[in-house]
Amino acid sequence: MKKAEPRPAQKRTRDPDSKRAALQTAAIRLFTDIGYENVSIAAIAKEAGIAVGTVYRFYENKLALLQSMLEALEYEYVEQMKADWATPGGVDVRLDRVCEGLFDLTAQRNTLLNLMSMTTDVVFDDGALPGDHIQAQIVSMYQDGVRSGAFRAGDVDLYGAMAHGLVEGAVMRWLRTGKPSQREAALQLSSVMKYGFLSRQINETGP
Amino acid sequence: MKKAEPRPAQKRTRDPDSKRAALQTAAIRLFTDIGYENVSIAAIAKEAGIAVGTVYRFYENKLALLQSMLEALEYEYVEQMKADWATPGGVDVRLDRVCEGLFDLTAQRNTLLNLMSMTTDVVFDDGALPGDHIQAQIVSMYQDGVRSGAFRAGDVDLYGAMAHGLVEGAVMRWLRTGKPSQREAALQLSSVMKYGFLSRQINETGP
Amino acid sequence: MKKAEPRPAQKRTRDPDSKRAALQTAAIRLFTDIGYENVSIAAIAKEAGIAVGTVYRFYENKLALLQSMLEALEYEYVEQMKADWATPGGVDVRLDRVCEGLFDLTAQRNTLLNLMSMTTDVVFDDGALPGDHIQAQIVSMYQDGVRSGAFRAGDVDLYGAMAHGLVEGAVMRWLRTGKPSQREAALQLSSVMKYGFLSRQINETGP
Amino acid sequence: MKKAEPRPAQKRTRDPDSKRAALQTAAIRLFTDIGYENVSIAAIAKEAGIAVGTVYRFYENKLALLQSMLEALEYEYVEQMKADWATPGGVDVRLDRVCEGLFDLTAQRNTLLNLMSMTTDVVFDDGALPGDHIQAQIVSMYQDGVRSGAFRAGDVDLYGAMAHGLVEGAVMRWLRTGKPSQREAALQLSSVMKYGFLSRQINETGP
DNA sequence: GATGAATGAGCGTTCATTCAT
DNA sequence: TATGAATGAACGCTCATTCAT
Repeated sequence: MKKAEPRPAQKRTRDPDSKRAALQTAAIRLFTDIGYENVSIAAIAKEAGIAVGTVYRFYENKLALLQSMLEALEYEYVEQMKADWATPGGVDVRLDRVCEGLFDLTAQRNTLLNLMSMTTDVVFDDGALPGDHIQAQIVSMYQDGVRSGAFRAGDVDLYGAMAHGLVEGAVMRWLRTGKPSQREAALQLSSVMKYGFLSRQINETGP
Repeated sequence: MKKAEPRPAQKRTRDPDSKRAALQTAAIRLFTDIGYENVSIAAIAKEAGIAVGTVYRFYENKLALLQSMLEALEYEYVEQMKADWATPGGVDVRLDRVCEGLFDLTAQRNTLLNLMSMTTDVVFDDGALPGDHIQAQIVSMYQDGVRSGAFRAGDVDLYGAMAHGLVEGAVMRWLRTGKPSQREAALQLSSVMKYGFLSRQINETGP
Repeated sequence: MKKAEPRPAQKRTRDPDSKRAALQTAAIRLFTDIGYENVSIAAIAKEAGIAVGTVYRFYENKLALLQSMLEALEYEYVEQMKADWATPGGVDVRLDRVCEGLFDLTAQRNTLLNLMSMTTDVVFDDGALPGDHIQAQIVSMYQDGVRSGAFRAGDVDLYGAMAHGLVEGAVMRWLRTGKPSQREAALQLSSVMKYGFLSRQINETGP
Repeated sequence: MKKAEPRPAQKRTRDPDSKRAALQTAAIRLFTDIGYENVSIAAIAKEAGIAVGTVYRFYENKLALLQSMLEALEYEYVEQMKADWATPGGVDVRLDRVCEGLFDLTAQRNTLLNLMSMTTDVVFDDGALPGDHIQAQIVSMYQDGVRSGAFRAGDVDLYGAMAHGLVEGAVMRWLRTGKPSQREAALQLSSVMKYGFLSRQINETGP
């Protein structure tokens, strides 16, 4: 029987940021593809090309890894929405842009927006649940619209939740089927949102 | 032989239907509360007051248990929607009724509608995924509305997905906060759905 | 939900002996086909057309069932050997008959003789292990042969064990392949046994 | 989340080869003593002084562990037989050596040769069943003997099976009782094999 | 006597986490 | 700092056995 081989020297140290990035990419891909519970730390580490133990240099545990992914993802969405909403133009034009931005980001990330609703355990450090910040941004946009008279007033939380669901439904659908085209899907989403929250009364506009 | 140890006596037999019901109640509650992956068969059995092995008299395995719960739940929603949509009256009145029915059922079942979107693994025996039948019913209602001229034509799959998301968002929100009142929440949902899918063009009604 | 149905009347009582026989047939077939550990009491009961609980009327537990099967099987083999060995004729003729009898019985029972060596747990009520009685019978025949001068004297236990192994090897082989014909296989076994244990010295007969 | 409880620290790392060896020793001992089905992975791990999970570092599953044990064991026997058969001298001398080698190895390994016939489920990677390679080696030796005129021609498969059974019977017997002495038992086995398969006819040598 | 639903200890296996190297 | 072998609690599931009916 052979004696224990001398330990191989550790791999040449790479840039920690590149490791973190590889880790994020691997994690987001695996979580998205097969779901949090079906992904093992070993699988993530392998996919990222690092050792299992190294994962724990970056994240305290598996849940923290998911939390971080979701937080980053949500941050991106929110920033995108803010940027698009801050462009010049009327409410309807800016809403179109926001919707297009959502689809763009989803296409880039190839990520289910609703990964956010797939776990019951994540709470962000500020106490928010996944999706809450997106919803808050929707609410904020809605309130802008109400202030300008474009949208009718309503229960902001409920309206936010509905709008959030609308977005999620549209994006997931498109992600699964790719139909209609990205731009068309974005415009249909935008259109339904506009109709859904505009000022006129149902009895004024009914058939 | 290790496995041949004497086994303890069985408990006094209860009505088998009460066991199945207790099992369903326990399962749906635990799945809803802490999520499928965090629920152990042992926990379900304990909550239901039966033995672990007994669970397997009723369901082949854990996933089949979830599948059955989801299938029953979705069936109830679809039947409710069909019944409400078949009542007399105009599209808008019937849509109100459908929305109220959705909230009623959710209130009775105290169940997250979106338990349906919480697992990637369930496929019903007819090949449908959880939520598909609800979405199909929404599509069917939408097509009725298009035929009667009440709704404008659009991509039925996408519209169905958006409407589904809208409903899910509204119901989940209400379930978490209880606000606004059940009836009010239902009417706001209905209102947004009607606005969102009505015939008029955005440029006719815009601000 | 339905209330518990009234218990169906028990099946018309069958002759207990027919149940016992069905149980034996089912057990021996399943044990032989897929091995003791892979057979469940439920499977035996189903195959025998009786209820699980009824198995325990006849046998105290699963191991006792196996023990009983092995004991009956071994008894049959021993009785067959005794009968064949008691026929008129010289040692070599009677040995032929014994071997043919072994193959006949195996063919009838379609049973692996070596089921006997497949468990470590069975001990017969007289303290014997499975196979011991067959080996004892072989030893007895061998001693007859030694007394008559046909076989040379040797360690009876060791010779018995070797002869037993020889038989088992031959029978298992034939059971698996069916070749050569049953009669031919029996005669070859007999021939090897005769050669193996006859009086002459190796140096007298060597090449 | 239930599964994310803190884990206790690892024990001080030992030489991995010593773990594998301890695992092999523990497994072979327990399998031999109480039979494959009665041995739990936990028991093997405990006996080997390692954790349950560590077993799975070395073997994919329990059956693979058994398979590996059997394959290694059989390989040793076959190599021993080949080596002894390749020594100089006549058939009878070399057969003596082979038999002595079999007993030597068994004494060293303290292992039931017939562990090989104790499970129905193992199939080696080359498609062979346990025992097949030993039998093939016996057949090969037998054919050598036939070619040289020392053994009479016969059905090689059947003769191989019988010889295999003979060996198994002799070795098992000796292992259980230790009588007669190792050397004596080997010579008696060899003697019976020689008699059993030598060229002379029964009617030439009968009493 | 016969039934089969109920029981729960025990199994094989997984994998998040730790820490000696 | 990086590694990955080691850990063991926890899981889903099985099935010999019991006993109310």
